[in-house]
Order: sequence, then C-alpha cells, then structure tokens
Amino acid sequence: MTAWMTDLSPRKTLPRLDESLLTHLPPFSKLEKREIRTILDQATSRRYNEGVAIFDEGAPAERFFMLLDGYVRVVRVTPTGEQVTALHIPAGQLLGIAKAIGRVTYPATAMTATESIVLSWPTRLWDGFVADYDGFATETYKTVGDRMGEIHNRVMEMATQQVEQRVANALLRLINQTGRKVSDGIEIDFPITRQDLSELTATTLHTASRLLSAWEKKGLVQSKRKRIKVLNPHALVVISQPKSDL
DNA sequence: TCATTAAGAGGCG
DNA sequence: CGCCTCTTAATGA
Repeated sequence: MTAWMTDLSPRKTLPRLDESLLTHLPPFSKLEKREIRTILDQATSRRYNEGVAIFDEGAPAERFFMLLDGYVRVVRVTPTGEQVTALHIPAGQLLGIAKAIGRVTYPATAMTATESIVLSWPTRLWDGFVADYDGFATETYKTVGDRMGEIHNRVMEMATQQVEQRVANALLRLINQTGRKVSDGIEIDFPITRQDLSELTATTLHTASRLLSAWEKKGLVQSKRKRIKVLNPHALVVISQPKSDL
C-alpha cells in the first residue's frame, strides 16, 4: 500500500465528491444539498479490489462506511476456524455501523465480493449524524432491523427446514437483493461459489453443488464457475416451501 | 436425508 | 504447472 492510499486527509488531493452520490440513498435522501456537502467533505473515498477486507471482526470500530458501488460479504469466523457468510450487502447501504448496535468493535468482517467503491467517516461523527440529519437515524435503524430479521429468518430455517429448502430460500434472497435481470432470468450480480452458498445455508459444498446440478437439469437455474442465474424463480419458491406432511 | 470421503475434470493465473 | 472450483459416486450416520 502506498502512502497516499492510507492518508486520512485526502480532501486536498482527490477530486471533490459530487452531491448526487448520496442524494438518492435512503439515509441521506431527506437532506438539503448543503448538509450533503458537509457530509461529503468529511468523507474519505476509497476503491477496494475484489476479495479484500474493508474491516475485520473484533477490530475497533474507528470508521463507518457507505458502499457506493460493488458488493460486500459480511463474514464471521467460528471458533473452529471456518467462515460463515452472514449476508451480502449491495451498493447504497451503510456498513460497519457498530455504533448503531451499541458496539465499539466490528461484529463481523466485511470482505469485498467485487471491486468496490466505499465512503467512510470517523466513528466520532456518528452521534452528530444521528442528531443533526433528518431521516438518517430512522433509515439506518431500519437497515439494522432488516439485516437482523434476515439473519434471524435464516436461523429459523436452519432449525426447521431441510437443506433443499434452505438453499432455495438463499437463492431467492440473493436474486431479490442482489439480482440483475437478464434476458432469460435473474443472475446473482457478483461472483458466488458453491462454497459460499453452502456457508449461507449451513450445508456442505458437495450438497450445494449437487442441488445446483439437479436444478440445472430441470431448467430452474444455470450456473458456471462463480456465476448463478435463476431461470424459474417460481419453481424455487415451490421448492422452498416446507412440505406439508400428508 | 445429509455429511463425509475420495477421486478427478477443467478453468485460470 | 499449481491452485481453485466444481462434479460425481460411494458409504454410512
């Protein structure tokens, strides 16, 4: 890493960030141009390559972040060392918002799933943002609630559903939140391996691979290395429903 | 119903 | 080539 990339006063050297970067994003959508200008002038902008950590689980939460472009994987490491992907975050969302959940360290590691552009601010500005900016608090707490809800849903699924249903549900969530419409279906918009999918659903790489192969034969999905496309979402919805025991 | 183990094919840098 | 991703089959909890 060269010195300029870690320089925390890059405002002198970088081009001014445009207000339009934030105006349409939920936490900032209610703000005046003047307020957004102030926020941007305090921000640091940085590009990350695919597959690198933006921050690490357990580290002091010195900054909070807004993902402007790309996708981020939120991962935790179990005591035995295996990675578990908690969720994926698309562009336009805040991350690393430890303060919002009353923490002084990051609760998970954030890895870029694609090349990404990220704004960040020192955590000491957080309370000021919450107090001064209309809608910032409600929108960010909504985000926190949505994420907790999603994780909770998955915990429930682990306990009550079979693997096939969990994987179907995971795929549906992925295309809903991070899907890109293409001519014949919806494609997950970032590279995702069978291993990643198995971590999301608490199964093995092999089972995830077999399920995808089986669904591909039935024409429900199409996949190649690190790419999954859903051709028939409705059929996946059917699979994702717990079988009624007749 | 699934995880585990094993063996290998094929892509990519 | 060496590593990563993915596939498939066999076995058994």
